[in-house]
Amino acid sequence: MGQEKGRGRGRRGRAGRLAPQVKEPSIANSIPDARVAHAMSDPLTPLTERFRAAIAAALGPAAPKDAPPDPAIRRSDRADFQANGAMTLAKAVGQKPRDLAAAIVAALRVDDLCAKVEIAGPGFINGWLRDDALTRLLVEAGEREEAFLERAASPEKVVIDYSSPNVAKEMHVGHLRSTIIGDSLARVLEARGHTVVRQNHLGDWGTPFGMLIEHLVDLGLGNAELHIDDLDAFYRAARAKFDADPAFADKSRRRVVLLQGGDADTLALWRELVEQSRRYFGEAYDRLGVTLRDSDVAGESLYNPMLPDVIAELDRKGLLVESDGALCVFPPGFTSKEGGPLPLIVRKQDGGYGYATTDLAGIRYRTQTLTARRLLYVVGAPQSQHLAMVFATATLAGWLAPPARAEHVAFGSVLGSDKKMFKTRAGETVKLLSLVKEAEERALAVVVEKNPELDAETQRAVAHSVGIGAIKYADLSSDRIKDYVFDWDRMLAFEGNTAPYAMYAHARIRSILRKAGAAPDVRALSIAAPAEHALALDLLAFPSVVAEVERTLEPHRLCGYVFSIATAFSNFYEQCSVLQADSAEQRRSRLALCELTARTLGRALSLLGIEAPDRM
RNA sequence: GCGCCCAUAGCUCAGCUGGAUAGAGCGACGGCCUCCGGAGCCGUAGGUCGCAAGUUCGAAUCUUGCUGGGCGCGCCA
Repeated sequence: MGQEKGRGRGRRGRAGRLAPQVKEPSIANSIPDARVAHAMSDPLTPLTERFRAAIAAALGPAAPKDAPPDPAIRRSDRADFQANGAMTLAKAVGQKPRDLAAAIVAALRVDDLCAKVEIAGPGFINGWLRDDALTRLLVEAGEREEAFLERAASPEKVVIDYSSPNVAKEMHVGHLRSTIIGDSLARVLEARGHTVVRQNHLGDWGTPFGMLIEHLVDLGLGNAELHIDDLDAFYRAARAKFDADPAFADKSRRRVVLLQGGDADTLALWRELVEQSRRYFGEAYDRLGVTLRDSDVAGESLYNPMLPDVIAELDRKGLLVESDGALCVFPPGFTSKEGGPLPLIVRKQDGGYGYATTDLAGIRYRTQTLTARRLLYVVGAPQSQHLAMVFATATLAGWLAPPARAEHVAFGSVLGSDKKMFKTRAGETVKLLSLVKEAEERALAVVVEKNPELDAETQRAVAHSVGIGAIKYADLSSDRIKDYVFDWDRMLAFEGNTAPYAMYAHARIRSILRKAGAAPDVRALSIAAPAEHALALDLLAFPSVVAEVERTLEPHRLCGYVFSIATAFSNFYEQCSVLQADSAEQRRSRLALCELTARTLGRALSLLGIEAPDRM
């Protein structure tokens, strides 16, 4: 049974409870593909090309041959965009920055895109886009089927390992983080055209099952109605008996042997346990609006039959070393407490296998059987060293070789407002469903107060969307590597960078569109007012932001984007009347802008796994 | 002992891989309802970006060394 260091955490389960460790495992972890996202609708993309050409013309023969100079075009708060490349470039070619900037501007051909370009400070090039250029780009993007979303240049098969709860144990906030982050990344990568294979690495195998099965036997073997309503209670009861009753502990150990030996009765009980849990998790995923399905479960038991062969292959490759009776791999670059090499134990003294072997089998399965190119592990930061060692070993074994690569999508712990691990007042882990229930109840109270005219059913539906959205957004909106403080009041405050704020902006736009009557026509768009200009600029950045999330695997960038659009719209809303516009043309144009904003906002939220109701 | 992560306004967080005056929300203070949803908008106050060096035209961002907090380091997962 093991001592489990007093916590009895499951493999992945432990992940979320502890604090951050490593952002970047050392081996087989680099991302070789290009850093620059090419987004068609983003005006910064054509501008980069124009600036490249201008730089080449300005430098003439002095231009560097091999690497095309980067104009370093960024968004700016003092212009629509700014190009900083001239200053670094001037240094490289020995010119004065301002002179070079002037030469670049002189050679620049951007009349169709820019209203104005000027040089500022030591050599910044500031630019402002033409309203008609923004209009054209927006209309083009808006007329496409998937407005604003663009596929990756070379789609690949990606495996995402996330959620990973343990059978007969309640999911806690750590699992919730993995589930929410992983699900958002799955949506983003799919939207980019990749083939995403979700893998829910269920903790459905191992020594704890001896005591769980024995406990099940005690509760009612042969009873057709096996209810595990409270998973944690079930686990705790089994655990308590195991600790207190030596006879039970003995039976449990024998049961493990039976399980591993394939005893039919034992396997039947095991399946019962697993089925109960899968059903429960499935319900939780449905309620959360998570895309994981039962067919995505690839639990530890899946790999169990592969483990002997994994060992045999490691042996054939000369990677195995016997140490204190255990079989180990010593990947280079890892040192132990004593300063010696650090082992990855792939077979224990007693001949059993641990999670390292299972993870190795998982990599082999994912690259060879599933033929995945990119392997993502949405697992808590404390496991970074373990994963780094597993990746290193898999690389040595040849199971992880370019172009395939693995990345640890690490995340920090969930903390309470006291900055300690998030727990209930009683000191217990917070149960997922009670969390969801509370979110919905709190949301419902607000909906009832703010919108009493909605019928009860709609109120409940909205409260569901808002409550779940609030939980997800709070989790996703800060950098995942950092610990995250769970705070109901802030989460459901509905102000600032929160899901309800964004959802509210969306609902308000839909309300306008409803009142307008006729269906909006994006071709009627004509950007004119400053607030329209700013909103248009934001909308066009969508594909670049999504590509950035694809690259960095950081959904909080998408949240930041959602917030900026919602803010830009609120600004537009205050300054530009839509339904009472000055002219019919202006009204149609603004309705088009509303439509594009609602679509983009809704789509961005959907990539976060958050619903955007039409009214709330 | 070795290694990894984190440190930005009173609080919770951004800061787009080195750009100009470090931005939001909450909280505080002050404005905006004859007008498309006030779950909104505008403004004021609030900072030695943990400390110290270094790299350079330019550093919250890169390097090194410290300090503080967290985590990991052989048969649990």
